[in-house]
Parts: sequence; structure tokens; C-alpha cells
Amino acid sequence: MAPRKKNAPDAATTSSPVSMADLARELNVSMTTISRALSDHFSIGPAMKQKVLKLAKKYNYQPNHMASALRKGKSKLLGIVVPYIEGRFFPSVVHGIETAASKAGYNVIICQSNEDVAQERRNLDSLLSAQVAGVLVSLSRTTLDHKHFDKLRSRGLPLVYFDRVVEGDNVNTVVLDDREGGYLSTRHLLAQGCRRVAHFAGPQHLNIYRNRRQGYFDALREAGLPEDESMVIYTDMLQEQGAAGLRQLLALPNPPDAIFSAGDYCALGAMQEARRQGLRVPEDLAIAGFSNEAFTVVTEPNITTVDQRCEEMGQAAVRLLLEVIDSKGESFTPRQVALRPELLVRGSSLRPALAPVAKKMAASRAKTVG
Amino acid sequence: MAPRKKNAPDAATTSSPVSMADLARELNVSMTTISRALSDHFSIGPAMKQKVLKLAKKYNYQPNHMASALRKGKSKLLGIVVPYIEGRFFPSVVHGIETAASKAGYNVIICQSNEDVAQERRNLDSLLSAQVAGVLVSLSRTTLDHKHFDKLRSRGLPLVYFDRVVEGDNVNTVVLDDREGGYLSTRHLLAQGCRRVAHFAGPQHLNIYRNRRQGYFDALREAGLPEDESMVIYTDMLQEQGAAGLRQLLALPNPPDAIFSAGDYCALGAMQEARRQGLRVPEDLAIAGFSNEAFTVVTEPNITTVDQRCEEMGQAAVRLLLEVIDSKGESFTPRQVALRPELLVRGSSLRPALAPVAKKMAASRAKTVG
DNA sequence: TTACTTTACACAATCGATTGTGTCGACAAG
DNA sequence: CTTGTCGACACAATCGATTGTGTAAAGTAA
Repeated sequence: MAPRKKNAPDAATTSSPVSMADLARELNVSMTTISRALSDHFSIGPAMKQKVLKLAKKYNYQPNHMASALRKGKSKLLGIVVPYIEGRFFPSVVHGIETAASKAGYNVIICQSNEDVAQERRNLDSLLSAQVAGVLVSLSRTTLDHKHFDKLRSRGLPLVYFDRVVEGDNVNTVVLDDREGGYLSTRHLLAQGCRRVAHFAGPQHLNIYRNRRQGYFDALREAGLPEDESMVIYTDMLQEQGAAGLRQLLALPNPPDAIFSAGDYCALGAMQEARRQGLRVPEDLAIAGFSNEAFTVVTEPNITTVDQRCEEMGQAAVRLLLEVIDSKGESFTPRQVALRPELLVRGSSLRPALAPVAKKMAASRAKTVG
Repeated sequence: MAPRKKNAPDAATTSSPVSMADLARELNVSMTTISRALSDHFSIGPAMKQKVLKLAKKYNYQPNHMASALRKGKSKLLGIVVPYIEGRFFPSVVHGIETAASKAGYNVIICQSNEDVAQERRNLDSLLSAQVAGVLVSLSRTTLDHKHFDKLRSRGLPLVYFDRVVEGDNVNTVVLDDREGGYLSTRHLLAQGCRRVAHFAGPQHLNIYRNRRQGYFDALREAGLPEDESMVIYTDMLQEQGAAGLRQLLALPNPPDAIFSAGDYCALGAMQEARRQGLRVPEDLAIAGFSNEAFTVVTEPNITTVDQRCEEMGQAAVRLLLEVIDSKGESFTPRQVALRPELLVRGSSLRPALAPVAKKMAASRAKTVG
């Protein structure tokens, strides 16, 4: 009847883990006493507590999380749903999440949606039946409506979106302040003396790219420069599109002297094309990217970019989620967190003439990697 | 008494999930019938099965994995322990693991050891109390003995090591055939007409670097070339050491015309140094790295390297682990799996004169990324 | 019609931990 | 000596699903 018999023949090689019942038997007390002694309940005497603790140590007792979770209704598991685990961004965020969760005594279950809503839906079901205590989500690219998340809500399951989020003030979100990133980057290019700053924009149905573009325009306006749509190239942030985009810009009657790209790959493509066209970077064309991809410190010159604080995002998301979990019962007012991006000034945008001064300025407010 | 009362006042907003008991009540049958109907047990009539299935769909019934796992003694959770989740390698392997596990109906819990044995130990305890069905491990750098894994063995928990493994034939392991990788790479350089191939070796206490070096020597021997220890530079695979290593090699009376580096970063450093020294790559110096880091397709020229089949490794590890899990009861003979590496021939090693031919050859047996 | 199978389902124990309520003894106040 | 109080622990129900065994009804064979 039992799937695993006590004192089974193979008990010597495959010992069953000790349970509270085992400890109780050994001490001739009830399981109640064991349970309460281990959780430091007031109704258990200090002498008994010591005995229990010692025995638990001796037998290397490991509490069964599933049993505990089953009884208490809440587990020590957090669920993560990300589009995929590759590239620089998501792994770093997951790294931050795992670190923060682990510190709080939680384990994390990780799921990939592969940019597919249907898979995302399955992921949620999977996490539901795993009885997670809360869920952290970054939406798949194909997720247009979020009705499938209502199932979590109706179960009272805490939910926090990060990076790719649902917009609104009735959800918990953690994002990078992309507008600020675009603003800082563009302002930096202007401070280098550039007067015609172009922009490689990403798909505008994604909030991150809309916001980076907005920051770009904000900086131009602040500097009293016109918003010239012919200087904005819309791309999917691919390397080749950066090269093509630059060619397009160079064909203009009044070509740019700088480019703020909403992505590093596009910036890279432009930089390579610039070299092919005989342009010097940054002397003839200053370039700045976005995302702090690993390769940006490998190219020559290194590429100026904006760091997305991946790990901080993961940690912030966990902090927020744990707050919601711990506030169980009282109504928690959803919160939206925006992280300050960090501009990393590097060779691709540091004009030689201004370099000494700019370097100093940059160093005072951002890590400068040569 | 119950942590969450049925028909609680907030039932409208926070509905409790439907359980088998709810379905049983609705149909006026026992939970036994529900359970068996859902698992397609032979003792339940087809008519009843239909009714149960329909009702389950209607109420969107989600089985409680924890309860099931508690009763059956085995969960649908796999544990992963990796040193960290960053860079290219581990995230990709985790990607492969999650994909394969998910396909088999398993969820994965991920833990980071941060290259610390003590943390690794804690990770194992954590996974034990989470009642995982099996564990996939890549050892931390500071793990010298593996007694802490005996705890898993004594619990009968299936265990598979990947990449950083325990050596021996009584454990399950999945690794890359590093010797083959070193051999293929070196042979390629020789085929390009290079006659003095140097080697940047990694720390020799790690089996992966020992094996890459061995492959290098094997290729030389096969070509009838001498093993010249002055052509082997021992490094920690850092970028700067690549540059320094090249300087050291150029100071030799008879400098090399090619370098096989056991790591991409070191290869990159050498390539940059070569440019500074006025050497052309690959004309004066052919270079090949190892690991297929993202930046290898960003440099000019792109860097020839060896792909480590990260995803395949993850999938193979899961396959092996599931075999052990499914073979529960019978004794499973531990198996060691070695994956064939893939040589990616790129610009840094393609000699112009031979390029057309070599390109064709390379394309026929490896992906060539321009 | 009697006896024997099958079919189809119910009963109840069980996994391991938690917790409201009950109980027993000691000790103090009256 | 009695009633009250408090400390320290036991009883037993419970979370949700699983499963060996029991059993009533229906069907088959003799």
C-alpha cells in the first residue's frame, strides 16, 4: 500500500529520510512536541526543546517542505516565467532573483515561454500546480492580452512583472527607466559637441523602445534642437540594420555626427559600417548603444552604452514580491518601481578634444570602462 | 484550525482552487473514483471517466503536485546546482535543461553555489527538503571532495554531473569531449598550412584544460610535428594573458604562425596584441579560440572557435537523469556521456590562399558564421 | 435457480507536518 | 483542604491525492 515501506530490504543502501515521527518515537513524545520544539513554540519547555534540537541534529533531520506547504497552504517556492534564458539580460536577472530569493529562504522554479503565449499559459498552470507562493513574470513577445494572469489573481497568488510588463497602476512592476537611459545617453552625445544626433529606434509597440526614443527627444528639446524624424531610423535592433541605417543616414543632405542606438547590436553594425565607409569613430561619428552587451568592451573602440541593472532588477522584483506575500490578508496597494539606468561612457563616444574633461565628468557619475 | 476556510468571506475575490473532493461531491462519488478516472485506471467505467473529465475541465481542475508528491514519494521537480547563472555557458545549459525537463513534465528548481562548497552543500539540503526527484550538478570551483553528495545517494536520489564533474565510472556524467575539440582545432590550423602552432593552455588541474591540451598534442603528433613545450603558454584564460602570451611567443627565436587558445578571451587578447604589433590575422598569425563566446562573431575578423554544445549538454543531462529516475528499483549502471564538440571556422584562422577550399570543407561539417 | 466471475465503485489508511483544543500534574492562593 | 492557574505536552483533525482491500450489483455458466 505504501509506495515505500519502512525497513525495506534495501534500507541499508537507500535509507528513508527521518521524519518528525521518527524523532517523536525516539523521545517518546508526540509529533506535536517535535513540531513545536523545532519551531520554537512557547508551549514547549526549554529542556525538551534542547533534547529535540539535539536529536534532530544527530539524525540530520530535514523537514519535508511539501508536507509543510500542503498543510500550511503556502510553499517556499517562487515561480519565474521568462521568454528565454539566453543572451545577457535574462540570465542576469534570474541570477539576481535566485540570489535574493535564496537569501529569504525561497527556492525558485524557472520556466521559459519561448516568446509564445500558449507556452506562457502552460507555464502558469505548471506553477500553479507546483503550489508556488508567488510568481515573477516577464511577458512573452506574443502576449497581447493578460487574461491568463487572472487565474493567479483569483487564487490570490502574488504577482510581479519585470522588464516586459503590463502597463497600469493596478499591477506590481519593476522596470528600467528607459526614458532616463535614452535621455542620459543623448545628453552625453550632445555634451561631446555633437549637434546632429540620429537615433536607431526599436519596435514602437514595445514600451522600452518607445521610452528610449522619448528620452532621446527630451534631450534634444532640452538642448534647443529640433526633432527631426528623418534622423530616426526604425529597426528591429539587428546588427545588419545598424549598417543599413547608417548608409541611409549618410545619404541625407546633412548627415549626423552621432547616433544613439536603442540597442547594442545595431550600434555595432553602424560602427562596423562606419569603418568600411572610412569614417572615424568617434571623431567623425560618435556612437552610443543600449544594454551593455558583453561585446561592447571587446570592440575597438569600446562601445558607450547604458547598463540595465539586470541583477538589481531581479532583486527589486523579489523584494516587491515578498512584500506582497508577507502582507497576505491586508490589501496591498500595487507598486511600480523604476530603476535608474547607468550610462557607461566608453571610446565610441568620447571625442578626443573633449576627452580629458569629459572623462572626468563621466567618471564622477558613472563607471567608465576603457 | 484550517489555515484557509472554505466559503470564507473573501471567497468571491480569492477562490480556493477546486480539489478532487469538490469534484467527488458534485458527482456524488468517492475521491477514489475521481482519482482513478483522472489517471485512466482500468477499474473505472468509460461513462464515469467521461463525466469526471468533463467536470474537471469545466471547473479547470489543477492537481496539487505537492499532495501527489507527498503521497507518492516522488515529485515532478528536478534540481539544478550551477556555480552561477551568467556568461554564455551556464545559461545556455540551463536553457537546454529546462526545455528538456519541461517536455517530460518536470519543473526545475535552480540553485547557485557561487563557486562555494559551503553554499553548494546548502543547495543540496534545500533541494532535498524540496523533495526533488533528481539533481543535476556542475561542481563549484572550490569543491574538492564530494562527500556531501553521499547524502543524496543514501536517499536514493538520482544524480547527474555535467561539465564540471567527478571523475570515475561509478557516477553519471555529461561532458564535452574537450580532447576532440583541441584536436579538431589544431588539425584545422595545420590544414591551413601553419607549421608552428602555439597553445594557450588553461589551469591544468581542471580536466577540461588538460584534455584540450592533449588534443593539441595529439594533432601535432599526427602531423609528425614535435611537441615543443616552449610553444605552450600556461594561463588562467584571461584577455590580458593572451596579449602577454603573444609577446612572449614573438620573442622566441622561431615564433609561431598560429595559436590554438583553450579559451576565447585569451584568443581575443592575442588577436588585439597582434594588431598592435603590426601582424595580420590570419595571414601572419592564425588564431583559434574555444567556447564560442558571443563576442567571437563581433570582432574583425571573427574568431574561429569550438562550440561547446551547451544546450545539447543540458538535454543529454536531463535524458540521462530521467533514465535513472525511471529505472527506479533496478540497479542502474552509471554512464559517462561525452558530446562531440563543433569546430566553427571563421576569419581569424582562414588563410586567404586556402580560403575558398577550406571554406567549403568547413561548411560541409560545421556551421560557418561570417 | 445456485455458484462463480466481472465490473465498478467505496472505505479507509497513508504521506509528513501543523494546530485548535483537551488534559494532567504541580503549585499558589484562599 | 479546595479551587484556580499555569506550564507542558498529547489527541486528533486536516491539507489533497493515492491505493490495497472490500463489496454490491450485474452477468455468466452450470
